[in-house]
Formats: sequence, C-alpha cells, structure tokens
Amino acid sequence: MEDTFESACKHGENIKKFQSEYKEETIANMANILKILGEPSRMKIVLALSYGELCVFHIVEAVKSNQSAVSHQLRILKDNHIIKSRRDGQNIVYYLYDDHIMEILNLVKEHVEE
Amino acid sequence: MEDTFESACKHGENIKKFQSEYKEETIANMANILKILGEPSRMKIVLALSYGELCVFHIVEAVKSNQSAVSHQLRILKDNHIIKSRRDGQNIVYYLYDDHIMEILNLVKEHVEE
DNA sequence: CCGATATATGAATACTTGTTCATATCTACA
DNA sequence: TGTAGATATGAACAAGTATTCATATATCGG
Repeated sequence: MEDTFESACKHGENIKKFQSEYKEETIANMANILKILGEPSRMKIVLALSYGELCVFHIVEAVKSNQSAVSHQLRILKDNHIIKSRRDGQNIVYYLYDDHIMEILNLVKEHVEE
Repeated sequence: MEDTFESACKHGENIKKFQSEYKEETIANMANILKILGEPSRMKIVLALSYGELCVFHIVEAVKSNQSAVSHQLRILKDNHIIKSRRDGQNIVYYLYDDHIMEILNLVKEHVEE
C-alpha cells in the first residue's frame, strides 16, 4: 500500500481522529464563545459580574467605560447566553448565565499568571 | 458617610474586589489568548496538534486550508506561545507549547456540547 | 400625566485582522 | 552548486466589529 502523495511526516492517521472528533459546527461554537470573551471590554464585564450581579450603572463604573458602549456589549453577551438580566425597578440587573464561563476564565487566569 | 452619587443597586463594594483582583494587564493577557483561540482557523490548528505533532503539509490537510493562510496563523500561534516548532529535515514540525491550552479547550468543548 | 432617571438601539466611523497573491528563504539531494 | 520541495513573509484587499453620537424606550416619583 503505497501513498503516492506523502510528506516526510508520519502522522496522517491522527488527522482523521481530529476530524471525526471535532465537527465544523463544534469548532465554530467553541471559537465563537472564545471570540466573545476575547475582548477586554467584554471580559471585564464578565469578571465584574463574577463577584455578584450588577446594574448597568455599576457595570459602567466597574469597567470604566460609558453607558452606550457597555450596553452594546451587554447585548452581545446576553445573546450568546453568557449573562442574563432581570428588571429591578428602574434598573436592569445583569448576572452570569452559569458557573461554566468562570471555570474557563479561572483556568485562563492561571495560564496567564503562569 | 453618605455617597452623593449612588444608583439603586447595592453592590458597589464588589466592584473594588474585582478591580483589585484583576489588573488591566491581566485582563489584557487573558483576553488576548482567548482572542487568538477564538478564530476557527487557529482553533482547528491547535485541536489538530492536540493529537500529536504535525508538519505544515499535514496541518494544511487537517484543517483543509492552504499553505500561506496556515503559515500566517502558525506564526501568530507561535508568537503567543501556544505552539512551538522544530526542524525535521525539510519539514518544520509544530506541536503544542504545553497542556494548559488543551485543558482550557476541553472545558470549552464541554460547554458548547452542554 | 410629566419630568427625571435608567437603559437600549441604530447609523456612521475607524480600526483590526484574516485571506490571498506573489515572492523570498531555506534545506536536501543529485 | 543548481534545482526541487517545504515553509515563511510582505503588501493589498475585504470583511467584521468596537466605539461614538444621537435618539428612542421604559419606569418611577410627584
């Protein structure tokens, strides 16, 4: 059994394992969530909320940004099920969707702190 | 002690905890690594390499891309210490820098598969 | 109901970045 | 040493997106 088209490397079999374990859609979903978290403005919001729910006013304060920018990012985080919101009087209170995201971010923090 | 400027929410103290625990630089580094992984083209390369080292030729095959695009992304991954490379004859063989990245990606995979 | 406060939204802009194309570099081998 | 194979690089282009500005919506107190 001769492969007529072969590089010097001998690891072709592992490619099939990779391709069967990771479907395009899975990879797209994985990349998508990381892309969303991979923006300082959004990352800050998530980390701030990890200490407890906050209204928009306090989020703006925490991340030292402005109301409009924060509101746009909150929308993106909410659409992607990273945070949820509820109304509390005149305020909208935001909080994390679940603990899973923070498990990931804690690992990332360890990683960057070596 | 009266704060003259206060929203209806009562969670201001947590903001300080967040700000002292996460410095700007830490957040920037965390976001940076997630941004890098948050691109399907790069994510695929990393996942493919998690099954073992590969030369560029095989990476191109694994991720179904082309030589130049892959080479550019390999550079970015290498510059950010996500992968390393060594020469093996005519080939350059790429492999993961350490296990840490895959720990993160495994968590992410769990997350998207619910 | 009205004004004030809190939040969301849409359009426009500016910036970042992934891909492509062409070409350069480097290694092995005849 | 010259040629072929393997990989890297640079410039140009296209596409995506974060921020800003202006404005809209919604809630509460009086």
